[in-house]
Amino acid sequence: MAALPEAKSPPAAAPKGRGRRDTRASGDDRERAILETAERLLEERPLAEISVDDLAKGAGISRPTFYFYFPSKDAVVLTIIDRLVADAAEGREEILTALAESGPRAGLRASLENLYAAFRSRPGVVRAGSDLRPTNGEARDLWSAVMEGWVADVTAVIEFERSRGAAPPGPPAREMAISLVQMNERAQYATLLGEEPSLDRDRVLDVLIEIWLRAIYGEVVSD
Amino acid sequence: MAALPEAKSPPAAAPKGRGRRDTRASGDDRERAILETAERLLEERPLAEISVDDLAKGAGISRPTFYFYFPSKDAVVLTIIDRLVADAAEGREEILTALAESGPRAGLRASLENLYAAFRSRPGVVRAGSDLRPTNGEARDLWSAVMEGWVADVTAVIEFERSRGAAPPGPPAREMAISLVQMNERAQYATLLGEEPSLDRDRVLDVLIEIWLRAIYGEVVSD
DNA sequence: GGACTGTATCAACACTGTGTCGAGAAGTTC
DNA sequence: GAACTTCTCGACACAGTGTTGATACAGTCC
Repeated sequence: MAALPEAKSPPAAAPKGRGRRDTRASGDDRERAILETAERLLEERPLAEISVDDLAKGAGISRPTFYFYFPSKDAVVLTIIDRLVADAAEGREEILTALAESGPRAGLRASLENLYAAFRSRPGVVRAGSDLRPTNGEARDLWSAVMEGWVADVTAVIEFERSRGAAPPGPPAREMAISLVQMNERAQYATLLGEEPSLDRDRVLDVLIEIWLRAIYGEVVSD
Repeated sequence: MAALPEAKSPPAAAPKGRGRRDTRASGDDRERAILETAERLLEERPLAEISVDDLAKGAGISRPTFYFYFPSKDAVVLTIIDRLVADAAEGREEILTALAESGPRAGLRASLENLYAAFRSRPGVVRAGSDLRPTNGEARDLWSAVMEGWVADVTAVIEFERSRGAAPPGPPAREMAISLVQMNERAQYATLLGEEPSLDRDRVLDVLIEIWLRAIYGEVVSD
């Protein structure tokens, strides 16, 4: 939970044109205030019902001043999502390692449990990211990259298990991986937001894991 | 494919306040023109980039006149989606019957192939529906109902296969069904819109079906 | 043929929200 | 204390939504 001083990261290095217009002086507080306001409001109501004015007011500044710190509402949300994604990646368990150490079921559970922990704590942000994807190319690209990372991991797992004879042949590993990762994305999202129909919070992982195991190993995996 | 005179359906019965403000005279053409314009534009660009004015102009009327026919842009899209969903449901194969007649793999394939045919022909409309869900409760409810229908079908299949000993026990059938249906929704959507990563159009069903079979039957189903 | 009624149409308006411009205040540096 | 950079906001221009009120244009009905 505590921040690990892991990799290169000068307090905040906005990738592109996001965040502030460069500089690095005092108004850091304002920038933080905007981000905090956004996070708070997003847990209250959907992105579409939050205006730039709300963010500005919440941060104690005027609307034009908001634009000094961020080029748009989307940019604020993207910054938040960047961080959430980084959080999720941070404590990441090597899935292959976990499998080897604890066996398929427990290993998978550990990896996924860990992965979704970050998202579970900020449903509003997750929803905002999802809401953004249709209209915002940058959001789409970011999520694509995240998915691609997971797919690559899972592909490796499937190929490894097949190569050592633990899993039977079948459709190309990458294709299976894509489908399974997509299932997880959709199911977790539905559960997180309480869609109807969706699985209960404490059941999702059990069910998803059971499907993964059967899909990957081609049999009912006992314990 | 051809329209079956199946259930109760007076030409078009707008459920709630959607569509025209009642009446049933001539301006039917205008209403149709609006719907056609919307369908056309949706295949060109996303919903967010289509204004009420675009729809009005496309139908050869002024913006205020548009509001005589529909209460909002969303209402137009919802009407279109209603019809698409009805189309998809129309030629619907009884999945249980298909399984019994052609066996698990071929039966599943026939059912799903048939189900997704309608969607595949109008990706723009599908995307619009998806874009609408975050902001529009009615769209959410409509899609919930559709999903619920599929889940119920699949639950019945799984329970039947278990009861006759063809499928092993496992997580509650409904929970499996929800996850599998969610996987299909997500995967088909990603493929339809060419997301990255996603499966190729001609591979998606093969892979999904393989996962379904392994998940339901707990083994690699031969043929 | 004139009064009555419901359908259909649109110019003009009121409103909400976005993003920009330009004039300055406030702080730092030499 | 002049010059520079950072920061702030009132006032504007714009795009889009949804509403109002006047008006035309049928058809009846008597």
